[in-house]
Formats: sequence, structure tokens, C-alpha cells
Amino acid sequence: MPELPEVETTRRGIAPLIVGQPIEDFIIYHPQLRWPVCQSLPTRLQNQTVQSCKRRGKYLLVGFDKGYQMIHLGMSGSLRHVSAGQPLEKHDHAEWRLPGVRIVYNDPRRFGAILWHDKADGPIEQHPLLSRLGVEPFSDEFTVQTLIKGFKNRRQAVKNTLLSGQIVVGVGNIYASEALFKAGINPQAPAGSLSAYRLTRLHQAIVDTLQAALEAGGSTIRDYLNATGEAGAYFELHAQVYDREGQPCPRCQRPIKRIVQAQRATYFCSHCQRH
DNA sequence: AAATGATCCTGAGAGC
DNA sequence: TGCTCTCAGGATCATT
Repeated sequence: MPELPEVETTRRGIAPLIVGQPIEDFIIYHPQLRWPVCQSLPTRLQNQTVQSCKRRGKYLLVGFDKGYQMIHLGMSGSLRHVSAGQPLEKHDHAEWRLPGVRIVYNDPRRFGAILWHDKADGPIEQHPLLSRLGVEPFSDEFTVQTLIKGFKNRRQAVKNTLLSGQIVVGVGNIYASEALFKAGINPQAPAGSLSAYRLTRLHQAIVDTLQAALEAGGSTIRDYLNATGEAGAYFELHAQVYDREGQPCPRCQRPIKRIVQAQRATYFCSHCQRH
């Protein structure tokens, strides 16, 4: 499941291959993703030079003169760099061809998306899918104050607030459990109930957790491939609580609990993580 | 307004 | 072995 570190790893993998190069062909094999891939995109992109390859939250933003391709990997999406003549695989839905380079979008569960944002419709930051996102966790904008202000008066469970991406982006289901464990905070605690001290710990835990995953090359559960088609490092092997129901807490040895919050599995230690 | 629930989809794993 | 069933998960949209 691509979370922010996986998306960033993908971005770093493909950016050097595509920036400054013209799109010779953009081919849609199967437009049925979360939203249908716009059928006029191949024509629109042909001979357009890739100006940039950025990321906002979990969206990859491939910049052109006239707009951006917005790519989301959903739950099971990946981009891989394939060589000429290499056959397609199951669930390959689209392909970019640049001089000497083929990038293929694969997504078994098709929760991902490939969209077009035209510059004529305004700055990319104001796109409806991006405009309400929280701050980037690796930017200077993300401080303890971000959490203090963002969580204020929220009665929602802190795990759900983190997952919403409205305060800080990039904390998906796996890393939410991990960061809260690291910070010693019960995932069910109302976001607005946490002291400044505890939010200081949470801020540090989020940065540390995402940074560690990024350095590991992006975590994965089972079906993530990085930009070169290599399997990512298996971060969950290093997970302290995620997917470890019943196993001993690394800190106190009591069994880790699994609960469901907003229809998502949460793993935590009820002894080490307090309200 | 804020919070929760349904929903898209496929593959893996469990259970029979 | 093979069938059926459940579950996982990001993020939007609908509903309470």
C-alpha cells in the first residue's frame, strides 16, 4: 500500500528518467481506474516535454507546459520502469513512452487515478483534490504548532484525525499506528484532548516514522514495486505494532491489541499508549 | 459542521 | 484440490 514514503520513493525513481524529456506516446490500456482516464490525454501529451515531477501528499504531479498529470497509486498501484520490448503484465493500465524510456502504471485493485489538471483552470494547488490537504510532513511548515492548532477542539479519535490528511498528509494506516505507538498515545484519545507535550512527542514520532520508511526505500505489505520494478523493503517486518495482534509489545511484552476505527484496523498497546 | 459509513476492486488466506 | 467467504486498504461521496 503506497503511503507517502512509497510515493516519494517512486517520484525519486522516475523523475531523473522523465524530466526534460518529451512524451512520445501515452498509451491507455485500461481506462477504468477510480475515475476513467481521460481519452484525450494521449493526444494532449504527445510531444509535450515533462517540466517537473513533484509530489503533493500521495499525488504525483507530472508537470507540462499546459498542465499537470496527477497520478495517485491508490491501494495497489505502482509505476515501473521497463525496457523496450518487455511484455506487459496483468493489470498494466497505462504507459508513458519517452526516448529510450518506458514507464508503466500497474494497479490490480484499480483504486488509483491518472487525472489531468489544465493550467487554464487555475494553480494546481487549488485543485479540489489538493486544496484541503494538510501540510507536508517533511516541510518546515510541519511543526508542533501544526498539531496543536489542527487538533484543537477536535473530538475525533486522534488516529482518525491523522488518517484524514487534513492536518498533515502522508500518515496512512500503517504509519498512524506506528507513530502513535512511538509517541505513547492511545489511538482512541480525542485529538483535542492531547497536551502540548504529547503533541510534541507525536510530531517527532510522525517525522521519525516517515523518515525511517523513506530511508528504507518505502515500505510495503505485499504488492508494492518501486520505480525500477524492484520490490520495496519490507517495512512491516520492522513494524512495532502494525499487524501484530497478540504478539508482545516491544516495550512491555503485553499483547498488542487490534481494534477497528473508522473501518480501519488499528494496532496498539493499551498499557504503553494512554489517553 | 463534524464525524461516521458505504463504496470502488482484486488477491490472499481461511475454512470447509 | 477447489470452492466460497472474508478481509485489506485510500480517499471520496453520501448520510447522519
